[in-house]
Amino acid sequence: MNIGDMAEASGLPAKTIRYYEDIGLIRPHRGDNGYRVFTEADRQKLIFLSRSRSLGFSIEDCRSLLSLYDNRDRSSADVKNLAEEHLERIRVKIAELESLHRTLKHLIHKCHGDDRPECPILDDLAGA
Amino acid sequence: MNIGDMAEASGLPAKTIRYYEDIGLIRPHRGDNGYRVFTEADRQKLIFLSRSRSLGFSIEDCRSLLSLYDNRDRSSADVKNLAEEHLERIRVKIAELESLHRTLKHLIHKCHGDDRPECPILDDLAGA
DNA sequence: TTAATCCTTCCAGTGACCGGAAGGTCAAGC
DNA sequence: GCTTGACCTTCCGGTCACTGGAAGGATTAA
Repeated sequence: MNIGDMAEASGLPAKTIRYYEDIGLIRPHRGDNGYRVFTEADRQKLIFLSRSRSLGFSIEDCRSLLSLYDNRDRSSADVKNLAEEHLERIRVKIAELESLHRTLKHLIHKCHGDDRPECPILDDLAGA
Repeated sequence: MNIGDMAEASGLPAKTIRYYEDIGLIRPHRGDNGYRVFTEADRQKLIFLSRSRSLGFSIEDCRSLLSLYDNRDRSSADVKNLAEEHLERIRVKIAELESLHRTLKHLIHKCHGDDRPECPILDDLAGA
């Protein structure tokens, strides 16, 4: 399987697959023509990576998860810990965004939004 | 006022202030020694930028907001539009993160988190 | 044979900075 | 006057996770 087919099969752009090889997440071997040759195991890893990334895990998280995935002697506790740390980061981020949302909504509510220059939003940004 | 004092007064790192000059958000003039010299107007702009950034506006949003801030003939509607677009982006981002949060929480709940290798989190990531 | 499509590597850019190096300037103390 | 240390300058490289594009080799279909 060449990279184009692999891209289709995994849902990841070919560029991204090359990048994942660059940073050592996968190690496809090479044909005589220098082309990357992908196996079913490569496909499973790429799908694993695709799904992990889509859940917001960082590349380094993915590296750890992949190594746990490969390790038959793993403890599920290690996986759970990683996931819980990630969950907490998400929770914090949501809280930050909700605070921003409240502030901004409040400011927008106060602004008439007409053709006059007076604007409580700008006033607030200026620190008035 | 030199950049160090300005950094203290605005709450922005000196590095960031230089960067804002680089990309044309501010234009402090220079003393005979080549040092940047900041005025009260510069201070107000930097505080405006600091506050806008802390509300999550992008640099390009800040550029637009700053130009509206400087423009006596602005319409508050223009400001409100920018803010509303930003609010919507935040709303979408929160929804995405909440979806991630739910999915991840669900997965974590299913994982025993002990020293056995069986792990529903990895199973899910693998697409099982 | 030719053209189109694939593949390769390498370089540069994204956003919004941050760290650090090399070197000029300034104020204080001796 | 000299040194020391704190400040300032510019420039280069790194961050994260890719993405776009150029230059050139390989393969496939007509």
